[in-house]
Amino acid sequence: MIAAGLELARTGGPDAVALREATRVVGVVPNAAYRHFANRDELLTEVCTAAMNELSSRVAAAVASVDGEYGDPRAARERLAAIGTAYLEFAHDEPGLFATAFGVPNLHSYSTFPYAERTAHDQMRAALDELVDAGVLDAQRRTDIEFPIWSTVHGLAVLLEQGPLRDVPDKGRRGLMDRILVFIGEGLSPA
Amino acid sequence: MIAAGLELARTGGPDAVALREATRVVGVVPNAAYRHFANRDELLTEVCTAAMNELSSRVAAAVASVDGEYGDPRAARERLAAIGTAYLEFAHDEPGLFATAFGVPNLHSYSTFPYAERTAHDQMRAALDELVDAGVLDAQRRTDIEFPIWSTVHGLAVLLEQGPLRDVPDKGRRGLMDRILVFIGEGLSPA
DNA sequence: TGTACATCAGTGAACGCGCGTTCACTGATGTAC
DNA sequence: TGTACATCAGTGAACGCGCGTTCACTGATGTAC
Repeated sequence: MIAAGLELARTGGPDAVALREATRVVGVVPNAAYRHFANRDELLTEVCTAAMNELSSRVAAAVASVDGEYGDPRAARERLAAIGTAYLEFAHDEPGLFATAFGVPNLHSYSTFPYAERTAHDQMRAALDELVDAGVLDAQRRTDIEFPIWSTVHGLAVLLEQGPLRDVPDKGRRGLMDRILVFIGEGLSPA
Repeated sequence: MIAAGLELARTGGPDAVALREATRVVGVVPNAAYRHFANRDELLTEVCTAAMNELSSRVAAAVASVDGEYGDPRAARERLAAIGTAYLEFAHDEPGLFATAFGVPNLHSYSTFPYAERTAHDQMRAALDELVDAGVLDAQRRTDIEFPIWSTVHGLAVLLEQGPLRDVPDKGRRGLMDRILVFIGEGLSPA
């Protein structure tokens, strides 16, 4: 049922997650859904969490794919970049899921929610801690720096996939992604 | 009619812009709308443009309110900060309009659209050009730097108003806004 | 100045759609004695 | 081993809703002669 909702979200974003349509996909009569969810919002909330988890696991995979042991400066930088890249690629490959993960039912408060995976945001924090340990990032600059960085990555994702930059061709997209990663890199350790 | 749509968007975001409801607000029978718009999407497109213009004019007002002549380094920095602040405040004061301005009908391509005002993005570019003229920002660093900066501001706006940070209290919000402005400032002229 | 006519915003009634949700129900499964 | 019973996923039918959109129409306004 949640899987069915996730497929709807994949195709059409959060608005496409209709209770009736989900039961249709599962091959069951509409009201049967009420055995498992109190109402439509409850389903949407679960689908939203699932979408978030999918983003998280993509980001985790990207981090894991970077070689080099903990604390190695170059590896640490690469891991942060990998997170940003994975985030942006997820937004591009799965615009529906991305929109669903973030364009939320007003009910569900993110902070208190139990996610199966470590959030993309959690992983970013870890990468930044590593950069401090690696001596790349000054401990004082570290404070709350995850927010500007997250904002930059998230903002570009939104602008490129749903916003005013949505029509820029693939080449330009890659250029913008590189540009913001450079900007973030400069923000870590000023030349 | 567009004004009515704008009010609906203000309250409930783009999804709330229903043709029927707009005619109801205007005090006219539903199909009368088709005298003025080919269909619902056309109305939504116009409302979206109007919302974008509202953002633009708020940003313009913020820029205009900063004293100091063109090229003065301090004034130039303040103008850029004013743009970011106005952008974030608009997103907070008018979440519905903000969502409508950016969460668009897939039809309307932003680039080719005639806006009444200079876009927030345009104004940011101008502010950055001024920073170069003021000697604050290195001409080489200037290249495409509007995109990371725009992304950072836009990203925080989205995360704070619709995303996972939506529940942070007012105090924290201001803290985050300051934090990203500092980050952007550092990105302009590394210490 | 007066009449014929085009323009066009708005009317009234109706269509089909998909949605969320409620009701009383069936029928298989597993457990208790 | 066999019977009585609770559990519970799924059924069938129906509700009311607001939506976008189409149709043939009216009636006021302004223009041409």
